[in-house]
Amino acid sequence: MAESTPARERTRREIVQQAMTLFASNGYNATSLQDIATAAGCSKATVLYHFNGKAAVLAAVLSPSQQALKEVVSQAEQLPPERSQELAIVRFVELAVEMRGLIAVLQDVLTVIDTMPEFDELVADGIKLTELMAGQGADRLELDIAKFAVNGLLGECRHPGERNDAELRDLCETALRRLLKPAHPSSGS
Amino acid sequence: MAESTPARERTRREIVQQAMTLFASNGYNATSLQDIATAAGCSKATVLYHFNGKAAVLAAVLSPSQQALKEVVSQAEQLPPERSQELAIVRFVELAVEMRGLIAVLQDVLTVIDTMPEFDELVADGIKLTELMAGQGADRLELDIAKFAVNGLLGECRHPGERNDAELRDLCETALRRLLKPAHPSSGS
DNA sequence: TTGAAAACTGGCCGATCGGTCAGGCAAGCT
DNA sequence: AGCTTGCCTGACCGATCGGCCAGTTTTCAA
Repeated sequence: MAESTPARERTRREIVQQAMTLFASNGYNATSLQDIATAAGCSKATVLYHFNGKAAVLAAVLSPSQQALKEVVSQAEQLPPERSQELAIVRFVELAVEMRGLIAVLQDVLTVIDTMPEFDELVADGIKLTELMAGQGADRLELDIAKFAVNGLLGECRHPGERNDAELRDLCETALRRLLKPAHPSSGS
Repeated sequence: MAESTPARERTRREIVQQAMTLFASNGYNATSLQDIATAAGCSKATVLYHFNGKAAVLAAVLSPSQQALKEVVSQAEQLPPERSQELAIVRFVELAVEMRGLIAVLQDVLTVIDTMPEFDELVADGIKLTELMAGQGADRLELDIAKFAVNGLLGECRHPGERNDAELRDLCETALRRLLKPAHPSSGS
């Protein structure tokens, strides 16, 4: 058992890993610190020793997705409008499919997420991405259609049926392209 | 205060009314029996005297929507395929907009709804409606697109922004018609 | 080897939950 | 007046939650 990683990181990683699984299958509110501790093979006090409260565990679980979303938005914002929309669609579908287990978690805490300032940035990036997907010259209707599309996408990833990653990606892309109008692809060139 | 209704019905109605409001704004799990009792102006024991547990309160709150959905499905099933799809779309949008406050409640209990046999019929009708909206000859892709559409619709009604009923209805119908393929409208006639 | 820092834990706390129970209270029948 | 019936309530229960703390075990550099 010659673990190269220090015990600190080893335990933290295990806690986050098990918490992610439990959150994904049972939801955030329905998962207790004791559940996480048992799954991680430690005591509840250990979880609270490493993380400053249950919300901190959630933040650690969501951190990678948060980073990934931020990067997608950042990349799309540095592109011309037509290409930013295309990139937003493809990358967002990719991201949602990859992180689909965590989407139920997000929706589970959506009503209380305003009280957790750790996730302000996540919410803001989600809104930005919706606007990017709607295209630049989008009016209110197209913006709301984009919101509709995001909701459908999240819901689909939450109950993915028996599709694998690739099939789910194709399905979501098909739906998004039916919903979203291209942002004037031929007007300028 | 000569109420024609007996005290029994009067109190039951008040409890259901207040529970509906609280469920809609805070969710089912986050609403305690004490919250309902306080809002209804009675004690928690009174709520449990009239309803056999918290789930029974939920069932009473959801009952009208359950009936309405059942009727929509029943009507649509007695129509020829092309017309049944059209009716399913229009009536479902109408229903979802009208009952939008309760949609958050549904999504809140979706993960636990399987353990509540009171709602088996509701779930079954929801699936039927999805199939009707997809159209009769729908393959797996179109069926999943229909699921996607329902998810988008529910999500949109959950966070309706500042739209009124008519605007929300138009928005949802527009989105649904972009997503769903007409079920061979001109092949037979 | 040793001693201090880090990692970890059992046990406890206050709060809140859904639910139960014995009894109070007003209304109507006899 | 007495009595039954239905409506309602305060007090209580067991379970569970997130969180805290004193103390024990492990780790590791000196």
